[in-house]
Amino acid sequence: MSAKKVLVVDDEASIREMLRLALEISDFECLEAADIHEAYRLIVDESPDMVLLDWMLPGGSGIELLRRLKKEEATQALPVVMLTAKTHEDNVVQGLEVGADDYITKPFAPKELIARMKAILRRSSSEEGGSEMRVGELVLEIDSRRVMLSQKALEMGPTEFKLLHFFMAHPERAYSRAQLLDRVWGANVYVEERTVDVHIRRLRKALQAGDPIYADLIQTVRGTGYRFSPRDLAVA
Amino acid sequence: MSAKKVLVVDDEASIREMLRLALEISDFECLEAADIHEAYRLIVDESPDMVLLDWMLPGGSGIELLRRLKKEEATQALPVVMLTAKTHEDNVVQGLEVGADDYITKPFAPKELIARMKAILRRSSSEEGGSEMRVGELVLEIDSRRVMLSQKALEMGPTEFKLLHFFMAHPERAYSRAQLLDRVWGANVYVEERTVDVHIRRLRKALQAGDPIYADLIQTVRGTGYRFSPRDLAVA
DNA sequence: CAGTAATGTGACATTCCCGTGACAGCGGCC
DNA sequence: GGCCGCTGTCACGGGAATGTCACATTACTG
Repeated sequence: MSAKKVLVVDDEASIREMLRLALEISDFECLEAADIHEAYRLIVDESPDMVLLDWMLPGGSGIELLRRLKKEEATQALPVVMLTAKTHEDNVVQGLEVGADDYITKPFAPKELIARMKAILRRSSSEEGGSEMRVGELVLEIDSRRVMLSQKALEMGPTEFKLLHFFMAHPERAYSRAQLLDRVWGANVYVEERTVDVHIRRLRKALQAGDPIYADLIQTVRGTGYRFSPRDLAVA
Repeated sequence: MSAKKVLVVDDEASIREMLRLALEISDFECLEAADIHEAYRLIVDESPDMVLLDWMLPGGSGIELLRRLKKEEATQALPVVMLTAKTHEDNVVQGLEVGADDYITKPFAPKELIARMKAILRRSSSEEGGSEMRVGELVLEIDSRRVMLSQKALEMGPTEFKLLHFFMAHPERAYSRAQLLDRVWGANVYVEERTVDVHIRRLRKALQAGDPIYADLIQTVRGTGYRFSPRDLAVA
């Protein structure tokens, strides 16, 4: 496994230095940013594997950057660990709700930080990559953000695309609406669970426009949620 | 989705009581244990979805129980959150290395605890893969929430699925209707005991539709309840 | 073998869950 | 501004799943 790149965002140079030391000892590669704009530039330019983000920053609080990262498609999956001096629990809850993967209060022990970072990286590294996915005649082109069925392009919105992407990456498995919201919409977005139903319907409709049989790929699991099942396609 | 069962392991009754309150407000079902042996018994008998484990316990420290749980196959995937009064960072690292899923220092805010617990449960319920149970040609696919008999899918409702799941996890043992209601329907649910009979019938019917022999897996123990007995399948 | 308690079984009302169409808000684009 | 695509929410309707009952059947008891 190659060294993971970690971006440290904090306005105090001494803390950045301390973190750099701790990270490099543990075989991480370290980037530093003192404010939000520098941080955002480095995220785009250097695509780090993880961000350590201070709560209070000049030029906008850290949570604003967090919101922005979780809002944008390209950076949504990037793990973020919040650092804060505050101990009030509401901040923790707020941070977790916006999508932080973990939360550590200063002063913290480097060893603890490293241990938690590794735990988070272990989880997120199990996600998939690849430029296209295929199920029968159905081809999902990730780069061009298109879905082809028997050479013909299917029309669907961004959410339906993400939904299909997730399903194709995790076939033969039933997901609850809560899980789908979590994995497709993003960590902690607050929308009604029934919204999932509507997008499932739109996705089914899009698939059906290409070939009615392919709409059956998405099955309703009553009392639970939905399932993407290529297995049953072959049978039919 | 049914309420998650949480086991609280702490020797102080006041803390257990506080946690029970916090958990029940958030729709968790709460079990309590004051020591390691009681805790282990409850884990085996009640199979909770998560354990809140105090660091210091009479009769062996909490981390010993944690080691044991992570060592044994059956309990390896069970999420464990460590509770501790100690603030020394080495404890955190040690706990996480042994396999605790999170670590909270007392005093902690109930809101934070609940938020973290939910995050962990979301993860663990969507991470476990490839788990299935098998008895002869009968395969219960947990992830995809399907039941296959000789490659053919069986139709049954959610309750029958849960019932079968429970039976397959606890074979060769007779359960009373009250016990089945408790374990399958969940505690705090009041329904007539005879309701169990009806669902047993529906389950038998579903199995019979696949292969009549498999309906005999579920045996009536007169005066007691029912039993799932793979052993008698081989004989026939 | 009769009597009784326990279980099997079909039917039914109710509740719950899901599919679906409609609609308003929002932001981008010409 | 006006149009348009996308999104999230709602309300309605139909159908599946559930819990309960009444009655049939079975298994023990003496």
